[in-house]
Amino acid sequence: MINNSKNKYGYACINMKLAYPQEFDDQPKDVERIYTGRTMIKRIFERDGVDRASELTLANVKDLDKIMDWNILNGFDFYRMTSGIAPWKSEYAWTDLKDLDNIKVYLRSIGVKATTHRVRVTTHPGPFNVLTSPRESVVENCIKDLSEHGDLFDFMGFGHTPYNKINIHLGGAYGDKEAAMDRFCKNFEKLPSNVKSRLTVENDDKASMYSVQDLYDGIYKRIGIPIVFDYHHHRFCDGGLSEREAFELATSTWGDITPVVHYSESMAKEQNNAKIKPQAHSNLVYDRINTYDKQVDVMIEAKYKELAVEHYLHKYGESL
DNA sequence: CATGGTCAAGTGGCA
DNA sequence: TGCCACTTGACCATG
Repeated sequence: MINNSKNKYGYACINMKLAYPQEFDDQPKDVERIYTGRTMIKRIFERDGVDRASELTLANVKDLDKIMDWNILNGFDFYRMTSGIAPWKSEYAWTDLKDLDNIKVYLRSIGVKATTHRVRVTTHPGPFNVLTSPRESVVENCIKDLSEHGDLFDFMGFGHTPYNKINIHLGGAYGDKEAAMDRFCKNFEKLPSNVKSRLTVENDDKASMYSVQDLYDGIYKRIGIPIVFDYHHHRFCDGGLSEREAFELATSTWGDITPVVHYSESMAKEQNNAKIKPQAHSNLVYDRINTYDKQVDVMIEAKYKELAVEHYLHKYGESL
């Protein structure tokens, strides 16, 4: 399975059979769900406080450890972990968690397993991370959220490179992409080094937003962080480039690190239902992914998660 | 115990 | 103006 000359194929956050075992006939009955998305709504956080957050975080990292074991056992060598491991982390410090020692033991163990078995682990913090914002408070919140991810990867013992990437979108254009990208680059300098060294940016799926060409000219040329190419998004925002041109431009920004690309297909097409938004992701993917003879790691963004990767590899694996 | 309504944050797009 | 989508559905109160 370990072959550095081959592309890796990964899935994001949820392992379907571990998270929803009752949905599958071949899974044991009466087993606990294994998932890493435990959280709470604001009211409960205000009622139960940081101790509850600590318990949820511990439960999440315990299950992340089980998912990592599953990945290793099943030959999955590329995985995006959830950005919600530690609920409400923006509201407290790591040292406020009563279970921090235990949590760190699990994270370190997960990281050692990942490194030993060459499972590439990445993360993709959410749409509230807007480094282009003209509002100082928004940028501050973004720095807090990204710092959490940098700390987590440090706890896991990962290096300071985009091999373990922290990937975000630019998040806003405000009718002036140039000015917004200028703010992004200035705010980038405010990030801690454990984030700066791992941060990547991804092309958007709206024509008014950021294409690969925009990111290359406005971000990569100035601060040198790599671009994640998303095939599906490119269809809605091509910046004047063909798929091959955008793929090659984005993957040229990674230096010695194997680039990551994101692949998904349209739910509207899969379900043959024009009412579904074309941007929505399909359950499985069906087309051959063209990686243009370049070694890349492909994150398959499909609703059926690891099952979609298995389906793809079963369909095309022999010719990869 | 199942189900449905609701849920922190930012932004843009659509009905 | 209000809802949806996006990284990921999950939580919680009601019946």
